[in-house]
Amino acid sequence: MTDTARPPRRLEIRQQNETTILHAAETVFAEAGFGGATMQLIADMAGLPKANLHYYFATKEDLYRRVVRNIFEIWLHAAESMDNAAGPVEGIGAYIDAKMEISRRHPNGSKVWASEVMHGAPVIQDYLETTLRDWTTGRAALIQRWVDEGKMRPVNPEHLLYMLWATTQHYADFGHQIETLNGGKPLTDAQWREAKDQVKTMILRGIGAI
Amino acid sequence: MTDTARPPRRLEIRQQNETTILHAAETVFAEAGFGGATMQLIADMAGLPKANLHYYFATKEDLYRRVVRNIFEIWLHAAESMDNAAGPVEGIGAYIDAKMEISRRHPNGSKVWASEVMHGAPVIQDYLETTLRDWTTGRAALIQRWVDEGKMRPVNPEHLLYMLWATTQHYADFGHQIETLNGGKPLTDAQWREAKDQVKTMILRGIGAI
DNA sequence: TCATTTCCTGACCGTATGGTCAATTCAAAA
DNA sequence: TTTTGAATTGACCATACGGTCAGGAAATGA
Repeated sequence: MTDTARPPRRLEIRQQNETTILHAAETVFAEAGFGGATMQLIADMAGLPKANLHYYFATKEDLYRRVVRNIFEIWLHAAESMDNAAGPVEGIGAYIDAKMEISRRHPNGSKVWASEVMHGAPVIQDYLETTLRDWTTGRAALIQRWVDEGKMRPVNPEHLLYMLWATTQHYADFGHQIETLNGGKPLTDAQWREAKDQVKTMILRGIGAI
Repeated sequence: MTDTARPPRRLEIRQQNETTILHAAETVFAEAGFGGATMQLIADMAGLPKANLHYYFATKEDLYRRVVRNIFEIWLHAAESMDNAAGPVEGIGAYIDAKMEISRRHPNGSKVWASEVMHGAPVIQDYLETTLRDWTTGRAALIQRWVDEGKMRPVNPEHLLYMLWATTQHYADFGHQIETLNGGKPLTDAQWREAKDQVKTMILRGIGAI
């Protein structure tokens, strides 16, 4: 009868708590920054005693590092939508869709990343120099290929990538400003759709792909 | 003979010190965030004893508030370049030029602003709701006029403004990431020119103004 | 049942922080 | 010169922070 779901309790508890803590940490780091965040705040938000946090994550920096890497993994995954595309309309269009969706679903992760980079990337500099650089080089080459094939106007691929990152992440990082200018209300489904469509249209027209 | 420049010493000293402190504060707040910044760090960078900072600025928050408002004033001033323009090509073109120049000259101010907004604008929420909202409403109307006059494709003016802010400020806020991807070297004059040109071209083509 | 390992947490500690203040120096008005 | 008020700063304080730890609770295997 009750032979459904009988995983080892130990592992279950550990995973559950780590997830809870990471989620709370992402929120607090996004709201207060690394320096402004306190382990006590994160503990309160997670509903756990502070000492328990230190049982799962040795230091505040360890916890922070995990949060930053999480959002980076999500972005890397989304980037796959750009590959295997026949041309810029599908490739860049899908990438914008994916990035906008992440801005909507994971605004806190995006903010933590932005904050980290703005402060000189003290804990993920190695990621920037290895994983991100390699990724960027690869996609820049892909964009250059599309240019060479006459599928879009000649543009500097790096600056195009910066524009993609800037426009999509802006909706997460500056979400509070956008909400304020929107009469204090979060963007509706329709507004998100309009934003996504306009970003896609502007950029695809900008590169002469449509 | 020596009747050139004989300002009252008192005033001179005060202004000199305030400027020095504000400059140091901008740097430290940009590098460490509000929570991570310490009055001692700012004092060291300004070359003054910590107690002297508290003589000119009562609290850390007062000092921070002044820094945030400074960059906001600079941006508001730059926005004037958009008015009195015959159409989107000159108006938006000049605005992009001005904002890109600010990203290059005042990257720290831009970072402090970004950090403030990302954390929910705790100290400048009133600015967002009054000055920034009024400004945005005015420029959105201007853009709508251009649309109505057939000078550009129909776009949502607010989202166009977000795109302008996102793309230009990205070069300041994510300057460290861009530098890392640029082989660890800051953008050269030529690269800044290329960035500025491409942002302008992309957006003006995106709105069908060129 | 009993032994062993993991999980949990209140109490505690050293340090660093924002801020204060009394005492002193210095500019400028009388 | 004398007087007045601004400018300066070393020493100090209360608080809050990240992190530790001992000891108990709970789960697992023998």
